[in-house]
Amino acid sequence: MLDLNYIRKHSEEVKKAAGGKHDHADVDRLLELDRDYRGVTFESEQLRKKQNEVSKEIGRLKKEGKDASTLMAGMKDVPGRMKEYAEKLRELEEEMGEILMAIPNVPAEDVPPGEDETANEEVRSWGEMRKFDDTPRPHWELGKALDILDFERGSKISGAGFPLFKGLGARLERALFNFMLDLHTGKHGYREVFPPFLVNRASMTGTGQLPKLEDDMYRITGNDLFLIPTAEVPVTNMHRDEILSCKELPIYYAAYTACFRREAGAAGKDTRGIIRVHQFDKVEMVKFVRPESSGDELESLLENAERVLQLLKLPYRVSKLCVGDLSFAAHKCYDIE
RNA sequence: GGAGAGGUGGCUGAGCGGCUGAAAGCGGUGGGUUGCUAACCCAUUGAGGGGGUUUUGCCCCCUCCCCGGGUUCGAAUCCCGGCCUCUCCGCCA
Repeated sequence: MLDLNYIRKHSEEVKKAAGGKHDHADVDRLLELDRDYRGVTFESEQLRKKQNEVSKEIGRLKKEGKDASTLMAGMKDVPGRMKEYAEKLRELEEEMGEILMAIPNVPAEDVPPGEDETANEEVRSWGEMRKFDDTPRPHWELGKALDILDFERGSKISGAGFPLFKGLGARLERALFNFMLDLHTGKHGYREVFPPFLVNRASMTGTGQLPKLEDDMYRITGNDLFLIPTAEVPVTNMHRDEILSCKELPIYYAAYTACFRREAGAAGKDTRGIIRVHQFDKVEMVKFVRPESSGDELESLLENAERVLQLLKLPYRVSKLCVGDLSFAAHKCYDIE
């Protein structure tokens, strides 16, 4: 969520970023509500001031043993009026909150324009795609043949999209996230954290998954907890509502977690095998940095991630997502595939 | 799940209807003293928001003692609900 103060100062760019794509992101309405809010705040504070003064006077009279009943009678209706102001402010706040949460982040200047992934910009590529003489078999067939991937039993235990790794498959999975964590903590300066896999509503809202993506989450009823769709959620929320001193920065975290996604409505597209599943393992990297260095920090984080693929000798290409492909909260985003 | 204790400024901790934005100590900052260090002495030191202004300095106001309600002219203080922490008991694939 963008800071209201930032929106006040940069309303034009925010409007441009919100343009069209997000129906509820009415920046003009927000600024209008903001003006009302400040007006009502001022009025209610004037009343509060009077209340404080008179109350003090009553206290003084009483201590001197004098009669304060006239003053007290005159204040009888003040609590009610304060409540009306509070109610009005709450209404304004609520509507402002809804608009604020619908306003997307402003893309960085170098984010390419464009509607969808076809406008993404390839930045670089690494390695050579391996050539095969015959048609290679897909991983789900290989996995089954080697008995290291068992989709049938995964489905029996949980349902489609919950792969079961067995033997060397399980070991490979474990080896991969171990390898990534060891690399990032040992060579790249990240601190390892192992966060909860279930988080509360405030955390999900803090990283922008809610309210938008509620239907894509696994939710625990009764406790109002959510299974994390990515370690980004618990790790970023470590410092929610905290003010970090710039002396402490930068902070680098790396975390392995299982990730859970309902992938609601995704059936039919890239759904075979382990490409798109409800539960998967991921090592996430999160940085808390000073704003002026954030561009460089993103580049070095990208390099750290690429290093994983280089050491595994997996060819890849890096592309910069265009405006239309950028996620709601993102300022700038790279894709490695 | 049951019983108890508790959540106050950067930290420890007092206050338990008006004199409290909050004692005291620690820490921080500035200064003093002292061969150095330590110690000591003096001063100063919370945050957010709104308004004003002779606009970088200053003035005024409001809010904040876990969160949300309530009682009251007035709440850190009393009442209700929630969240969290600690101790004991129970349960535990």
